[in-house]
Amino acid sequence: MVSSTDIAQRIIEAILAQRLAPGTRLGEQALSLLFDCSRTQVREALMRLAAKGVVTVSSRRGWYVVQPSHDEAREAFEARRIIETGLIRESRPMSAAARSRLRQHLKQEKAALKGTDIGQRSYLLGDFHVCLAECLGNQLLADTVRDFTARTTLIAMLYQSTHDATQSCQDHVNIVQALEQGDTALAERLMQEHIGQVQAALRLVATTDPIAQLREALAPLNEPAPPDRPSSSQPSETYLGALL
Amino acid sequence: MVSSTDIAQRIIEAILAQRLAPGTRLGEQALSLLFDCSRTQVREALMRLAAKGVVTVSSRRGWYVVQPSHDEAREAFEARRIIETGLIRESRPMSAAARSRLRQHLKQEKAALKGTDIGQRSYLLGDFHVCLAECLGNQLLADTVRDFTARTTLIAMLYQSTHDATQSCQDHVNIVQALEQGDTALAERLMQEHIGQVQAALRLVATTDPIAQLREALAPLNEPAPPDRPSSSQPSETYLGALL
DNA sequence: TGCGCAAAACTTGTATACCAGTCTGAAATA
DNA sequence: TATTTCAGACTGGTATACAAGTTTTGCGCA
Repeated sequence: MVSSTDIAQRIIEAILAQRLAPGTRLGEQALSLLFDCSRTQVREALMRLAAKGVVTVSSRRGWYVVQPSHDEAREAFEARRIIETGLIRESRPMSAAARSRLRQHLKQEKAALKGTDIGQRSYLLGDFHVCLAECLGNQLLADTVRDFTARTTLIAMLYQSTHDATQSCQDHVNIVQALEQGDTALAERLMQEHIGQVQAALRLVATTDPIAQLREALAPLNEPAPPDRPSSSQPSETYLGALL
Repeated sequence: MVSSTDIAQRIIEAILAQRLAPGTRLGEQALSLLFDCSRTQVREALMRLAAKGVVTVSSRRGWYVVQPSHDEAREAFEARRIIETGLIRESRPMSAAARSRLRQHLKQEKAALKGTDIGQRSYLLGDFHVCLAECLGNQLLADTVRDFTARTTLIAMLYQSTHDATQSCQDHVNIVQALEQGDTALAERLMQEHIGQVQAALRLVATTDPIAQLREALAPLNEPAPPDRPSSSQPSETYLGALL
């Protein structure tokens, strides 16, 4: 039997793996059919996610994966910069177990880079930050980082990030290396730059045109979108299959 | 008609005002009677609060205001230090409206210090940090600070903080003054020290004795607890009246 | 063909009935 | 008297029925 926590976790994971695009409708009935449970469970999960700012509900219209505005995007990146650099700055040397866990994670990242599973790659690149926060000994902030990472992942999808996965992984390697050598100042600076670069890779089209996204999605294919994944234009109900 | 958001907000406010002690039982039926609504609304509110880490549910036993462990207390204070100093460090000069709002808030704090409403005093001292975060232009982190402030308020109750309200208010005045003069480095240092002092005022009895709290609560009255409020030993259902 | 309106289909919102554990306390027993 | 057991009251957990609103669809009409 699936519980509401399972459902919430699956949705978060799907977002981190970029299998759920911002704006995707999350119908209660669709989810209850998908997970073979009652609407009660689904609603519990969705309300929990709403409290974390991952989904929103429009009264009697439906639940939707959030579509952060430009301002919210800026705030999310600022929040992550502050929290993650702060965690590094105040960190004490990591335990052997923590170092081992991080190395293991980096190994997985590299493997995913060679592989073809874009979802797995995206998930691991985001999960690194959660993993690091946990290794730095603050579960509360690690949970916060998880929520914010989901947010920034959605932002990256929404604003069509052009950031290079290989570069991200290399950044991670450098950060862990600095931490293992006890050079927290360097690690902090690297993290600051890393998040800054991810943020800079967004295409923050400063437009108030309400159909800009549609236009971009339906444009002729002369200059195709980033090659990794299909256009994130109009998410449809079928995307829900990505949860399974 | 009261909605689940109303209920959740009221509970948060009651916690910030130290009218709900850690460990207080929040019965679904009691709350539905108190707010004159169905259990559905109450459950929604409680689940939202659970997602924020303010209450926990023990299966088929009941909902309780969280009782953070020593480790969780440390994490909460570390989290607040990181976020609030980080916000100050990355802050740009405040708008006139923001400055005015902060000054207004400080005025209220001072008034509450002269008054007799301990709840109001506690609420304002905690709300300052939320207010400041909002004025520094990051709603996302301001919301996070609100949750964490509720947590640290519970911790202060649980571990019988001896921190002086007058000192807190003076710290706030100094921080705002530094910010208004554009001296963010000073403001950051003051905030760091301020949170550190609040944390240091906790009586973190380093014991594994499971009945330590009971013993302290039932100790003879030679050395009484902080004079402001009754012992926070065994919260009872009657405390729920504090929500109204 | 294009427009406006009404009905139907569908979605979430809410209350409630019922289920399944947990706790209490009285009664039976050693 | 001390201990165990068991029934009943009470609590949260879950599903579901129905209410209230929204969107879509299809029809009539100009």
